Amino acid sequence: MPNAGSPPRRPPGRPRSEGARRAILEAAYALLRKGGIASASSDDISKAAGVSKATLYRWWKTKEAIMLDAFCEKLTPVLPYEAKGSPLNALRQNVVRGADWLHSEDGRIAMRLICDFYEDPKLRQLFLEHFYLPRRGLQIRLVKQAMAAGELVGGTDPEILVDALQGPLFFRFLIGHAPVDKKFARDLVELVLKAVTA
Amino acid sequence: MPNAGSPPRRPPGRPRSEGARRAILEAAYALLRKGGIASASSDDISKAAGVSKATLYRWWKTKEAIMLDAFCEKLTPVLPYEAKGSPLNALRQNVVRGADWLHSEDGRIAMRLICDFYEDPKLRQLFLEHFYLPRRGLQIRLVKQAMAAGELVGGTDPEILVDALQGPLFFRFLIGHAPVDKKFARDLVELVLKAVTA
Amino acid sequence: MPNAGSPPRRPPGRPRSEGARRAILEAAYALLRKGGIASASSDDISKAAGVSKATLYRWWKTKEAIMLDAFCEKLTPVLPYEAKGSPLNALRQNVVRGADWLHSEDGRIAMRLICDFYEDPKLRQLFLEHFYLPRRGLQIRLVKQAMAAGELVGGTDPEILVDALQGPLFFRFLIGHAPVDKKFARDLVELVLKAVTA
Amino acid sequence: MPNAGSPPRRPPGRPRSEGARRAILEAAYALLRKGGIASASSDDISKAAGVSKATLYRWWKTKEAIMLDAFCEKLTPVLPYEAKGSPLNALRQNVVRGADWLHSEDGRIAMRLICDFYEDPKLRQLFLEHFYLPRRGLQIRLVKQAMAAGELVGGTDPEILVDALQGPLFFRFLIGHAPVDKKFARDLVELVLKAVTA
DNA sequence: GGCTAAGCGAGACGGTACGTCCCGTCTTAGG
DNA sequence: CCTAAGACGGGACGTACCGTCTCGCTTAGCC
Repeated sequence: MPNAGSPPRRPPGRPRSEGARRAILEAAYALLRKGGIASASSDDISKAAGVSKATLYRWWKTKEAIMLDAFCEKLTPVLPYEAKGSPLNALRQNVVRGADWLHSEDGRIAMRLICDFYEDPKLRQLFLEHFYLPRRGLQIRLVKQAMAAGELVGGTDPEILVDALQGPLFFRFLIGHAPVDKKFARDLVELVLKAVTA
Repeated sequence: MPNAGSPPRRPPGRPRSEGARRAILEAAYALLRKGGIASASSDDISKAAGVSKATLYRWWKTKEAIMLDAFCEKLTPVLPYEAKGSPLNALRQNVVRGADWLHSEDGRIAMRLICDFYEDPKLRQLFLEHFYLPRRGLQIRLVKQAMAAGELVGGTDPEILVDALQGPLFFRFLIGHAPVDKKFARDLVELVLKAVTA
Repeated sequence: MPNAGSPPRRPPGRPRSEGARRAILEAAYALLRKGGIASASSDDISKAAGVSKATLYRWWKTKEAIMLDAFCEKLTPVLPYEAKGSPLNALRQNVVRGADWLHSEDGRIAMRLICDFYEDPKLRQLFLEHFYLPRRGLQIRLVKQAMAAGELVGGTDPEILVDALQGPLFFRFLIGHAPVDKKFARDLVELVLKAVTA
Repeated sequence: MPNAGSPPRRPPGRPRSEGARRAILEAAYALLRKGGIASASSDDISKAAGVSKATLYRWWKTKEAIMLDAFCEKLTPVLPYEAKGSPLNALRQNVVRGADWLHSEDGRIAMRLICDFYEDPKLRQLFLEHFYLPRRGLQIRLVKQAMAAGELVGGTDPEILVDALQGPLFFRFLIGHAPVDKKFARDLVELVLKAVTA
């Protein structure tokens, strides 16, 4: 029974250059921060990365896909949220910090990506999987912990609660009808939590 | 004191063609429905409208501005919300209908515009003024009526309440992590209103 | 009877820029002389001419077509060949000078164009009409004059005679098996004319 | 003292694959016939031959060199021209057949190669050595035989005579101003030979 | 009626980015 | 040392779109 488990067999041919991959994502991310998705052309990326344009399109379908990848690669990994105090407090903090994050460079870029992918289900899905869902998972967990700790009334749907806490921040930020500041975040948390605490 | 009261003085030169204006907005809106803002080029619009491209740019600064105008022109006017029952019920209905509207063609277009205007404060502002703020005003009014009727506890900030009700729908729709259906809308309303009713 | 002769009516729209046309041909010719057809990219031409690449391709189908046009435009017009002495002498001179011309810059370019157009019947035809045929016409005329003057025996087909005089130069130049110098030209003329003189 | 006189020493390492060589030339020739030198990319050749591109460039410097080699390999060897009758007749026949050959597939390819090698002295030289010169040698020999047989007047330079007979066919074929048919070939031969026969 | 002023259709223009193509080289693993 | 596979840098290609411009024509009010 030779070659049974056939371990990760290297494909034939010259292997993909890890250096090129990283240089591309590095360059793309730098350009992303500097001027956004639209202001960086594919030539710019290839030049900045010291890479042929063909190499770009060999591995990514569009410029946008590169940008998404670059963004995801660069993000700080999702850490099991550490906050002092109770799970409920952690949740509160998480929301308030979310308001800040939206104004950070990464926050702005993330929003830009969401907007850019509005018409592109594939990239939207990727964004979801690689960026949003892991972070949302954290929040869901916090909610569940708070429920388990008896800080939230039972029977609350975590999904809805998380959306209720997060959505309004996002909404204000994108529409722009009112500021997304700490006060708003705190007031919102207060309002919503009133509904799910005793 | 000549020309004092002389009311709306017609400017010299050939007057602007109302036909061209309408044809442009009509064509732009049709293209907007068909394929979105990006898939329609300015040439497409001018051709579809039977109008010179110069005429487009004489009256609008960018393609996007045309699209926004076309969208606003076509929208049903904001009517003083008529709903059966109490103001609170009207608010409930309004939110649930909002979830439907997001999936309508106009809803999708509106979202597209918001995304397209992410980096353009001017158009974003225009969109706000001509589209969102009037509709938001309605909701604010409903909240105030409900408060006046004693259906909501006093001291509630209508702005936050409206965002809490609307934001999550918008959020889900754009991120796409979960459906924006009637059930979600109703559950959300239930949750949020629990916080602001006795 | 209005609009009867309908003289050269200017077409609607912005007229083609003569300046751009000339700048393009000028630049193309310069590049042609400098490095040949292959070494000049369409970007090079457009940059050197201070013209958009779109303008290039609006008027010419391919880079090669531009080059051909540039070459034809630049050539000295075909003058009624003035040579001292008899028509036969003029013919002799014409052939000998042809050997020199082949080595000139224009000669080399012409040969390059012929080679480049080998697979392109359209451009080949254009080259024929705009470049070769007019010049060949001159030679044909010389032959006829010589015949009329009794310097060549009657019944000679001018077409064949011209090919017999010109072809071998061209042949040697392109194949490169032997030099195309004055001596060869003179010897060839001597040989061929022996057949058509008494 | 090992390896002393043992001359034809097989080099170390895996020997060159004859199969690959033949497959490449075979494939190249097929592509040459089908679409010419330009329409076949090096990838095409390697794919068609089932061979790695590296193998191509290990043995040939450029795509054109492969094509030339493929062409030469496929050509019928140069046979000591067998024709009925006198050497002069053989020469006549040779020219007339040359006109036909130009229109054959091999003829067209040969012309294509000449054009492609216009700017490449090295390949031009190779083409000369491997293709043209051997065939020209035959014609030179025929001329000399005819002279020896007294069919041509003495003192005729065979080089010039051959060019005079061949060049015009080539000329017409490449420029395309007139057909290269049997009649032309025969008329040309008649004309030229008139000069070198008594 | 002629004059001035501006809008209009047509479409060419400069500029910029796109994604594809091909060449000849390089990097693996395997024969 | 050769080969297959195929990624790589470089660079040209021709297309698409944007927003501007240049024409000649039209439509008005004013003299």
